[in-house]
Amino acid sequence: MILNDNLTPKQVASALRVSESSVKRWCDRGDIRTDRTLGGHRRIPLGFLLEFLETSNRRILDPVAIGLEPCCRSKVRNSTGELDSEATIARFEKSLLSGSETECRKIISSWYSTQGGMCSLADDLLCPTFRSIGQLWREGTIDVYQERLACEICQRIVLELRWLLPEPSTTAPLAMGGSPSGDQYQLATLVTEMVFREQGWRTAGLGSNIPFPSLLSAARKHMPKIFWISVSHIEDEKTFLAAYADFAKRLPKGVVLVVG
Amino acid sequence: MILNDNLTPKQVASALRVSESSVKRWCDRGDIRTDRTLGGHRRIPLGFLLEFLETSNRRILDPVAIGLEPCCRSKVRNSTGELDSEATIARFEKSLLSGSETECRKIISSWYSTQGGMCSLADDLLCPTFRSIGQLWREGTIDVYQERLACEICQRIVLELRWLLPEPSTTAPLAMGGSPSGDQYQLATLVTEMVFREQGWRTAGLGSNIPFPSLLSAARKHMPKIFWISVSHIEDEKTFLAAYADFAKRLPKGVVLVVG
DNA sequence: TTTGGATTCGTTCAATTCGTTCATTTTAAT
DNA sequence: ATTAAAATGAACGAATTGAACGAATCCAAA
Repeated sequence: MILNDNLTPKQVASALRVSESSVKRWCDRGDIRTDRTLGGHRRIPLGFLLEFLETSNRRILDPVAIGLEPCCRSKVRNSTGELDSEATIARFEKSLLSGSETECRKIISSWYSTQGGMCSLADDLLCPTFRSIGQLWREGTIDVYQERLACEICQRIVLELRWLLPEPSTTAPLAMGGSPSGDQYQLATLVTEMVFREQGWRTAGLGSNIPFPSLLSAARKHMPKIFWISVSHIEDEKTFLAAYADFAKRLPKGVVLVVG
Repeated sequence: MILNDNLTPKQVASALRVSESSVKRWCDRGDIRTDRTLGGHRRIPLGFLLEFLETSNRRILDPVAIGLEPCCRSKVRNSTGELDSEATIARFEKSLLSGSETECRKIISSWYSTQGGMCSLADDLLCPTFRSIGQLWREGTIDVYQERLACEICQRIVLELRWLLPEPSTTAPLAMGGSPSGDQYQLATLVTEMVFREQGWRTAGLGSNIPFPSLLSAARKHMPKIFWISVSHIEDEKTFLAAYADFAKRLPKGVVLVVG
C-alpha cells in the first residue's frame, strides 16, 4: 500500500520541491524523523513526513513524486494545469458510486497527505461529496446500495489512515463518543474519532445508533476528558432534544461534551 | 497454510520493502541469521527475522508478504503453551467488554495465524463470543454500548486482517453481498466477505441494513458470480421470507446465492 | 522416480545515496 | 546599504542499493 511506503530523501525532496541536501540536513537535525537502512541510507515513512509537514507548516507540492494522486484544492489557479478541488470531488463521487475502492483510496490518501489532514478531509472532501450523494439518493438517481457502498468504502479507507498517525501515548487524554439512537451514519463518528486521534488523543469510538442512556453509562464508566456526539440524522426532533438534554445534564463533571 | 515458519529472501524483501539483493547481502554478512536448505537456498525462520527487526530497529512494512499481523510486533510464541480455546475465548470476551483494542488484536491475529484462517476465526472464536455477549446483553449484565464497542473493535481488526490476504487478481471472480433490511449487524457480512477474499475472490461488501430491492439492483448491475446474504436478526419472519423469496426469484441467472 | 516450471543461487554492474565541503541565497539587524 | 548569521543547493569520491544474468535448486504433478 502507498500508505506505508518508505521514501528516500530524493523523493521527499522532489515532493517538497527542495534540494536533496536540505532534506538530508533536516533528517540529521531531527526535524524529520528518519529510519535508516543497514547501510546507512535514510528512509522516511510517509507518516513521518506528514508529521514534519505539520510542524514545519509545509506542503507537498508535487504529490506525484511520491506516488500520490495529483489533487489540489487550489481554487486560485486551475489554469496552470493543476486540478482544482471541484474536479477532484467530482472524480471522487464518481469512483464512490461505481464502487472502485482502489480509486477512492488514491484520492483520499492524496487529499489527506497534501491538504490539511483529517479536518480538511472531513470538511472539504467527504462532507460535500456525501451531501451530493445524499441528494442524488433523494432524487432517486442512485440506489440505496450505492450510498451504503460509498459509506462502507470511505469508512474502510479512513480506518486505514489510522496507521499513518502516531500511536497515542498511554498517558494521553481519552476521547470517547458515538452517534445516538436512530442515527445509522457511522462515517461521521469515525471521522470525528480520527480528528481526535490526529491530535494525539486516545480514542474509543462506540459506533452508531447507541441509545443516550448507554452513551451515558459508557461515559460514566470510562470518564473520558471529552465525549463527542455525531448527529447526522434525527428521527423525531422533540424526543431527541429531550433525550439529549437529559444526557447532557447527567454527564459527570469533568467530561466535556462536543456535538457535531 | 498461513503459518509459514521459514521465509525466503524474496518474502522478507517484500515484507521489508527492500530489494532481494539487500536481504541476501544482509544474510551473508550475518545481520540476519539464516538457515540453508541442502541445496544452499537461504531460509529465514520467523524468529530470526523478528530478531533482526529488533536489532536493526526496522518494521515490517508489508505484512501480507509473510502472513503476519500488521503493525504490532508481538512475539509469536505458541510453541510451549498450547492455546486452550475455552480460555482464549473467555479472555477475548473480557477484552472486548473492557474495550481493549490492543488486547483483542493480539488474540484475533494469533488465532487467525495459528488456527485455520478466516473460517475458524469466524466459527470458533467470533461466533461463540458474540453469542455469549448477546446473552449477557439480554440478561442486562452488560450495556448496549459494550456490545456495540465489541462489534466495532472486531470489525476494525478483521478489516486489518485484509492486508494479510493477497490482493485478488483483476480477473478473479466477483463476490458481492450484504445483510438485508432490519439487520444492523455488520460484522457478519464483513467476515463473510473476508472468507471469500481469503479464497482469492474479488469482493464488494455492501454493508448492513440494505433493502432487498436494492441488493437486487446491485446484483443486476455488477453481476457477481456469487451473492451472499448475511442474516443475524430478523424483525418479522413472514415479511422477511416473502421479500427473500422474491429476491431469490428475480436474481439474474448465473448469480449463485449464498445465505448465512 | 522423473520431469518441467518456478524460484533462488551467486555474481556483476549501473544507479542511487552517503557524508562532506563550499559557493550562493535568504534573513535580520545595524 | 552593509554586515553577519543562517539556511539552501551543488559537487565530490566512497559506499550502499537494486536489477540483471545464466546456472543451480526446489517442488508439485505426472
